[in-house]
Amino acid sequence: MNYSVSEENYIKAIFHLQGDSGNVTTNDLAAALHTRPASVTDMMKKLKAKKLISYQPYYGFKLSAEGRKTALGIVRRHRLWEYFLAEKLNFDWEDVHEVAEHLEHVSSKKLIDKLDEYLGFPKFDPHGDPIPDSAGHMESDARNMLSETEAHQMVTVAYVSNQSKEMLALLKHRKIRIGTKLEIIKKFSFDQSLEIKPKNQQAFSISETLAKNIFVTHEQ
Amino acid sequence: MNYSVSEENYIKAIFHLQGDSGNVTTNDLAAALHTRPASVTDMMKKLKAKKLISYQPYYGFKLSAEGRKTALGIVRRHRLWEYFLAEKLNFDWEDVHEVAEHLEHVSSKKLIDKLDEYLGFPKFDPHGDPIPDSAGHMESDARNMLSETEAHQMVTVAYVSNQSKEMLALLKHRKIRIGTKLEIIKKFSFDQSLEIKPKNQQAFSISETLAKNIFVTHEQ
DNA sequence: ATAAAATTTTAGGCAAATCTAAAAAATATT
DNA sequence: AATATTTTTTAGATTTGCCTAAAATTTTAT
Repeated sequence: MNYSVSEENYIKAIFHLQGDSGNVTTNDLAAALHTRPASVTDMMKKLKAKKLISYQPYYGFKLSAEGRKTALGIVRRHRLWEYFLAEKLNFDWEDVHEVAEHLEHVSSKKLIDKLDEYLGFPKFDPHGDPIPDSAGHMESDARNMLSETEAHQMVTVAYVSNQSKEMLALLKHRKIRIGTKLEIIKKFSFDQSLEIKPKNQQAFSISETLAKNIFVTHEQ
Repeated sequence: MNYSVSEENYIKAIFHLQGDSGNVTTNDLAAALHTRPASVTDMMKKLKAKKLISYQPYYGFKLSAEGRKTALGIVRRHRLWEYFLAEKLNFDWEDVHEVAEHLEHVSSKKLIDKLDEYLGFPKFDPHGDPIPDSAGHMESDARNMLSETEAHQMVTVAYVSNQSKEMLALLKHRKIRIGTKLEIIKKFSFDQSLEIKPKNQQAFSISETLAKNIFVTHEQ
């Protein structure tokens, strides 16, 4: 029921790596955790003994139902703290992740449920990732690449994948931030550029390059 | 500059034990940390090597200037989180300590300074203990035992040292809580009982036993 | 001042989490 | 199908933080 920081980091990494396909490999996990394959094998034996994963030597591993539940709990803590840091403490959204990496390991259920309530039961963190509720349920990740969204849609900016200074400078100039609502006026097939009109702003056009780095949701 | 959870717990415990007198003994520290004297000796060697304490075998130890600075940083984190839990998340004041024990080890300076600002730079935690500021300065602990306070004074309840169910039940009955303002009407030398009158309440008398467990401040 | 008691330290071990180097197994190549 | 390459596991160390039992030292009592 209670796991070490190290065990939690492995569980979380497996959760993120396994996507919907299923299996995670020793090498991939070692790379994700900046550790060595031998260390991964060691830990996999331990997690298997604790029934958090299924594991066949040489054939990778995947989370058990219990492991998935545990992972969702860790993800919940991480994303609630990210929300808190950005929303209440005014952290820049590119700084929240690192601090949340540490806060997520404080595993008092009471703390997390009260924090959730205090924050107003948010459904998404500042990066636009869904926050599991106390039962482990979360909204499906409804984000799409702006470049792949149909014209004449009204959408809300949820996430920006490239967070370089240059990109952020461009977004700032265009007054686009997380939560900005905008309409897709037209898509030009010649260069895949598109014309958009943020609410309360003039329409302008943006490049495919930019549109591929902006993720939006349809419903709120 | 960055210490393990275990090192931080030792440093904090030495800080609390050394009071103003100075030296802390191996046995006392072992008792405070629920560990064995041999483990204390091991850790003392490590902390000495890191120049956080001065340590002469068989003659106890005390914090160095650097150790004291480190301890104040940990105490600052602990008490700010206690304040946050009580004030923002509505924790009961007897529940904040345990969770803060874990949160205090997340050592991002930026996090703590922003938290401090968010909370409005509080000077005292929910137990009435002073919170060091980011430079390590704090108000002197202005609390006195109610039993040792002069008659005819107007004071504010700041802290209750005994937090047993029985004690809390008595306080609840008397409607005394942290922040309650009360006047000391009279002291009876026969049994050291005293008559007090909480603001907006009738006066009543309390035993010396109770008065010794209630701490009050004079100025606010 | 010596013996008894209490305190502290040393010595040697253990578990968790990591590592390197070598062996084993699976996959890819010719 | 046999060999080479890649991946994974095993074997054996290392570090941190803890333990027990025994030895060393200090303190207390006679």
